[in-house]
Amino acid sequence: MTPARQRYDQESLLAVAAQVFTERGYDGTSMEDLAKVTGITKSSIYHHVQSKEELLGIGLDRALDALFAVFDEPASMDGKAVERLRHVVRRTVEVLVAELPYVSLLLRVRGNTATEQRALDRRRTFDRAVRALFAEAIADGDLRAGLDPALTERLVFGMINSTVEWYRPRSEITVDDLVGAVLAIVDGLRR
Amino acid sequence: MTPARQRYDQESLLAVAAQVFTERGYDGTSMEDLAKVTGITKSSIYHHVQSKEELLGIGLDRALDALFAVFDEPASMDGKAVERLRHVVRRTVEVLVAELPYVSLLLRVRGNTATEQRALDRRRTFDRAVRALFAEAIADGDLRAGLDPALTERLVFGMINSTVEWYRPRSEITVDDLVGAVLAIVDGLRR
DNA sequence: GTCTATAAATTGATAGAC
DNA sequence: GTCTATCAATTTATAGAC
Repeated sequence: MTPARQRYDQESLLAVAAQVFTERGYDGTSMEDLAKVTGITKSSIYHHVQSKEELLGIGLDRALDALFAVFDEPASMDGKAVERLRHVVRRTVEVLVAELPYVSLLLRVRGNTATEQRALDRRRTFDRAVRALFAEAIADGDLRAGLDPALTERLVFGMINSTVEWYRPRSEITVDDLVGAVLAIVDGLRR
Repeated sequence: MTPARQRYDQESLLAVAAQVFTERGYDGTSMEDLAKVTGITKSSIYHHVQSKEELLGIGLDRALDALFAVFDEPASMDGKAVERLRHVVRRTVEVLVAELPYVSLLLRVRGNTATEQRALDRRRTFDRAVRALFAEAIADGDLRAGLDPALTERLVFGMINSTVEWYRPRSEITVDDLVGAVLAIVDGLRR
């Protein structure tokens, strides 16, 4: 029995595309590259998506939806700001790992097209919400006084986001190790 | 008197190219894009460089040379590891800002070509040197016990590197503000 | 859902004049 | 140092058959 050749739907195609886009960059990946990796032809790919840019757009939305969902969790809404912040940090790291290819894609987007611009806008909205949490936690006196909320948010989430560059699930480093290391640094900011 | 049109040499061309490569990505920038931005033709650009990839290579070397030079500074070689580490952190941030377009370029490279691979190799060498400093500072008992040197190095320098995404000189945030905020986080790791 | 064939535009790069 | 003209290869995308 010859092994049945992989057949794709939009979902499975997207999974491969996000991975390749992340490895070589979106602009550095041609539809021909994608055809080689998937083992189907360019034409077949166009059966599943209208354009290369649509493939990107779907991937970006997936990452953004997962990130925004963190704010809808109960622990993001109740309690002291510093605890809500710790929860958002923890869950952001977990979402980043769970949706690694899509979040990687998001973090590499430059705004070259309308699709990319839209994603950047949504991402800025997310950043603003996190920044408000930092501001509140500092105002509560639970983080060191004198910290700049905007600057601190950028550094802490820049740190978190940078993990897409090297972290891979099923390495010796578990997600909990990663969350722990990030929270250790955040907790260094407590008064 | 009509204003004399800009004339380029390799240096001034590189400055523009690094900027545009950073904004749109290397693969997302065509020679035609570069021609439009510089106001000269593609042919004229090829008078200054042999290829688009050479333009990238020169920019990457500029960033890497500046970063490695930090380790040759006296303060990187004398004293306790934790103090040498703080100096490398401070100076890396300063170099990053001083050579912002070139360092941005470096941090976006994916390894798609031999030129990019070479740059990634040099960058890994830099990371290893920093990691050794973290390990030494932890062994000295000057950073919290239990910190993983490799993980901590990745997070802290991921944080530093992420600043290329948003920091711009001559904003209200001075380089010293930025260095201060980064060192505040690093100092949160001291025992 | 996948294929072959092909179009239309863009891309990196060169030749040779001023 | 810059230009016009041009090329060969690649790129995104479509038409139509199986």
